[in-house]
Amino acid sequence: MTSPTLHDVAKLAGVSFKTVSNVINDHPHVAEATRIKVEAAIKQLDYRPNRSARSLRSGRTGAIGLAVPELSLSYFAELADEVISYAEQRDTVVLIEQTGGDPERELEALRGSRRQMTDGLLFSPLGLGNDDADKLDVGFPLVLLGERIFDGPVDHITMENVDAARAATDHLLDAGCRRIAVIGAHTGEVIGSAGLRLSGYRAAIEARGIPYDERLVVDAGPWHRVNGAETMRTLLERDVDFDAVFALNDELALGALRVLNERGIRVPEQVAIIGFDDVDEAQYSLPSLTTVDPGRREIAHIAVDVLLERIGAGSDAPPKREVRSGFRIVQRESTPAVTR
Amino acid sequence: MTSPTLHDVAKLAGVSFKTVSNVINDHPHVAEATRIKVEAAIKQLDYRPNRSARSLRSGRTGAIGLAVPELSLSYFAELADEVISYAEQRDTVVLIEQTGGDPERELEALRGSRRQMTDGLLFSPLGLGNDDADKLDVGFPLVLLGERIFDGPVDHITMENVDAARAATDHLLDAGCRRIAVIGAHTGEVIGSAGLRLSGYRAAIEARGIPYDERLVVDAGPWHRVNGAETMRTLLERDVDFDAVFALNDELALGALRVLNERGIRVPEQVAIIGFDDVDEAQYSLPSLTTVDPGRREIAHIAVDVLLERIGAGSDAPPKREVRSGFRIVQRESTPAVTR
DNA sequence: AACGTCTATTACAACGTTGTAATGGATTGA
DNA sequence: TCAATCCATTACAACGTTGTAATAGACGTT
Repeated sequence: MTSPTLHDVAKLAGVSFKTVSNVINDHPHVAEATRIKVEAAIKQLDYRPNRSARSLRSGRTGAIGLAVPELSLSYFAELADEVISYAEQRDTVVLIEQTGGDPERELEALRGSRRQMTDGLLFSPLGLGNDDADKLDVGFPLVLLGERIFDGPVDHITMENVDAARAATDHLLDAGCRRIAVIGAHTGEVIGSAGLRLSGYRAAIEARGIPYDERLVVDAGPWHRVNGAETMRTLLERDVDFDAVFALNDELALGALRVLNERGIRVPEQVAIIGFDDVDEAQYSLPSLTTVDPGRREIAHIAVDVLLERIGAGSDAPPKREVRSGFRIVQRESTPAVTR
Repeated sequence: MTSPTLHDVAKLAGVSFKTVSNVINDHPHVAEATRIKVEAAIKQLDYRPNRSARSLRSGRTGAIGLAVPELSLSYFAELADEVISYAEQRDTVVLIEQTGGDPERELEALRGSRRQMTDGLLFSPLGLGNDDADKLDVGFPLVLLGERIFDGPVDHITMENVDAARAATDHLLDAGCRRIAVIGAHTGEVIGSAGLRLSGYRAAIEARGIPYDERLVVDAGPWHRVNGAETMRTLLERDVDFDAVFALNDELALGALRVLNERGIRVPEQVAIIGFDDVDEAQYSLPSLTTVDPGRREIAHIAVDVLLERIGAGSDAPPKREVRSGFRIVQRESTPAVTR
């Protein structure tokens, strides 16, 4: 019942166990005849090297961590999907941790005992912010994702949030919208997805001579659908005129869309709406949702590549990297076809 | 830079390294004074036992696998969320594998080298079926989820699919619907979610003297939103009268809902629709979706408990278990309030 | 005072692997 | 023919931990 070891294979092949090890590790000096004999024995016993022993000897686990707020959020589920699939191609397993966006649990992800089981971590914080940048100076390979921390001492993969938000806003402006509301802001935040995207919005409207009107900007807590709905209700109660909504992510947009539908407000004729993230669901809402594709797959692949590169590098570490993925606007039904 | 070991702690505390090990493992005979000294040293060095060494020695990894079709499907993302969260409470990490529902990759999940890294597997097959039941006779703790395989030699956690589908259909019947279409069938399938749910449907209508009409039953491939939409279009083209739709899962229902909306068919007035799974999104569609809550959290907790119990049991294994979670109908807007 | 009993600690081996050093045999050249 | 060289294989140690067996000391009993 117990798994075969190098010794079992060696006995069957009639060589020393170290020779079997040499065959497995493509050691330069192995006679062809020996190699064939050993490989036959390996196959016969269905031998697989014991990973714990390998890890103990080499100090590598072959696993990486992925710490995200929660998988129930489509963005992170889809990101995890991409990370797992790509990591598999690179012979790496992924250990997912959910932090709930709680700063304490995010710190725990950095320090906790789970770090013993991985060679490095892909970390997407939500509770921690730029003030916590120094806490990222950990003793293991770490790649930071997202927009919460920019001044960290580690590799960072993100997207051009400001430019993308500006492009999203321009998309609405090009369609003729002039009073564009924003839902999902986090007042006072400068960096972070909310802060960056809001500043992209502001840059876009001001470039066209439209003044920033804070009555059009509504805060929301977590970016869940339910808050999108709530925020849209708040906006409608403010009794301020608007002809478009820029939702800072798709979940908010989908929640808002539901309220607009409920109230009989036609989208995009009366109010256009654009989201951000291009989650799978954006294709299937009614109307389908125009949104920003942040290059999720590209981010996942780059993140895994950078992390594995750093793990492989050991002490002669390359300098810190800052990578931004591309983005594109995905035009669907929730905004008018561009007229300009 | 390298992590401290038992020897480092021992040197600092002035005892042998084995005494430190004894302290850590709550060995019965450790003098109070020694324990205090050692614990101080552990704290001072921030010592954590090396998991690879522990695994090598004990044969346990402290990790379990979770093999699902894909995380992009909300049901599985939400299941993974629950499994990870609960496993964490039980000091276990989860290693997710995506099979894509492909039989080959599902077999690979059972046999592959990743099994070396886990003490057991939670397995939710989609491509394999009852004919493959014998393939589940693997040499490690395995807990089967879902409705694809019932005759396997392993613990199985599932829900009362037939009863739940019957209840869902009754819910529509109670609301006065009489011509109830089904989307997402897999013709010829007997067990499997599709087969079981369809038979629950059939039992419900026939119990009320309504004959089974195969023109009302539409096959779909994978249960994605896009197939829900496609299937609904097919149904509408068949030019057969219907006043309700039982979608065999929520994704199908949401896709179908979109088509009904597009065509201007009012839900639930003209056509009622009920789904299955109670994914998060079901609350936020327009109209919100009546559905069957399959007790996902309960399934996740039971599955982890049963798997860990079996891992702990070793050779004196308990008999195979078959557990069914409870379900309930969640009434929302896509079906009329029950009138009967 | 000698003995056995119990407690606290230590010594040793083993888990399965890989790196380094040593060994033995074949091949080459003078 | 003998040394020098090269190739293939083997012996040994080590990674950090825990189980088992051995040891040393404290204490009570006779």
